[in-house]
Amino acid sequence: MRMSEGVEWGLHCCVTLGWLDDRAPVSIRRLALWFDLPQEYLKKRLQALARAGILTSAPGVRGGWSLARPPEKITVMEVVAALEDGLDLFCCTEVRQKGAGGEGAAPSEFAKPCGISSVMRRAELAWRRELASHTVADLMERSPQGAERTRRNYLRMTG
Amino acid sequence: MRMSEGVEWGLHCCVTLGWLDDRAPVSIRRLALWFDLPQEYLKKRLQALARAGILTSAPGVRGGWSLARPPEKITVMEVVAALEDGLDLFCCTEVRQKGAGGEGAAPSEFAKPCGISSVMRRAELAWRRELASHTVADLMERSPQGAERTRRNYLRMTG
DNA sequence: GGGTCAGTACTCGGATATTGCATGTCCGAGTGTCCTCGG
DNA sequence: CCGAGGACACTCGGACATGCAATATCCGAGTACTGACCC
Repeated sequence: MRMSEGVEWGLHCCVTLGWLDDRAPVSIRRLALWFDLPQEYLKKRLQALARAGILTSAPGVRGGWSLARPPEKITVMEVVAALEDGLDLFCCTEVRQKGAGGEGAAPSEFAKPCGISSVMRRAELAWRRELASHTVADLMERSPQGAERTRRNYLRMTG
Repeated sequence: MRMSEGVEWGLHCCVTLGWLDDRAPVSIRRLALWFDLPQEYLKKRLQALARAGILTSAPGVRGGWSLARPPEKITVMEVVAALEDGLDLFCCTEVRQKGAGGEGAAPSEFAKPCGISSVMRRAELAWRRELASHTVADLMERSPQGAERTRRNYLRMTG
């Protein structure tokens, strides 16, 4: 179980778009060049972020991508959820009810989720809570050097 | 990103083996029948748990599987780690260093992990901590009805 | 000068490989238990 | 009655097939800006 690589890409794009806010929108070609990523696939991932209301895209020759909201209003959790289809880490298949082990049980016994499922859900909530407690703005602030370098390099790139 | 189904199987097997402690070892055939799972693949997953020192297997006609340790000494985290190859949820590929965006940076800038990686790691730690705080014994205690039904059904199965 | 029109550089969404991992199956070899049979 | 040996029911580990989701690429259509051209 590993997270999709697109999550890392998406988060870096969000942070970079935040840093380049005054220069937005940024075209997909430049973003792909920026991180040395496959352009078409990156575009697909960013489209997912647009569907989630995190990014917006502008068509046309001066078009490109920019944050749909101020970065302090975008949590890391939102980005992860948008890029992972909001799926749960753990998916209980109610194994306990199947086969010989589940025979002869009172129906009420399965009304509540099983202990395993509960523990998993608690752990997942802790994970989500942590992710939700950080925003793109937090990430931007964590690396002032990165912000500066980004602006400098982007200036050089666009001439 | 979804957890392998084998994790659910493994945990249910551990709990069931805990409940049936006095009747262990339990053969893979019975376990597979018990949960209506593919026998060969289940075996593979249990072998992984054996490698991690969580289960032991006994060969021979009265052989089968049993817990390698008392259930209060087996955390849910251990089972998950054993079945997921201990891989991290998030794997930083250092995208920030690649492409045009990373050019002209001081080497010292990349000495520390990037903010994204840090946030992910914190979240993952919260998840792990939660999983490590529960043991198989906890899970066993959560469902006294399940314990009783298991013993009853197993008795019927083995005659 | 201002309106029209084509060109350009982007976007989108859908369709289609390719890849890798989770899932699932099969087989040969090894080992402990039980049963049988001969002494 | 007891010990040797074979049958059996399990185990292990590796090899192989399948399915699906992540990754990657391509294409046709739409849209906004730019510049040229014409009235």
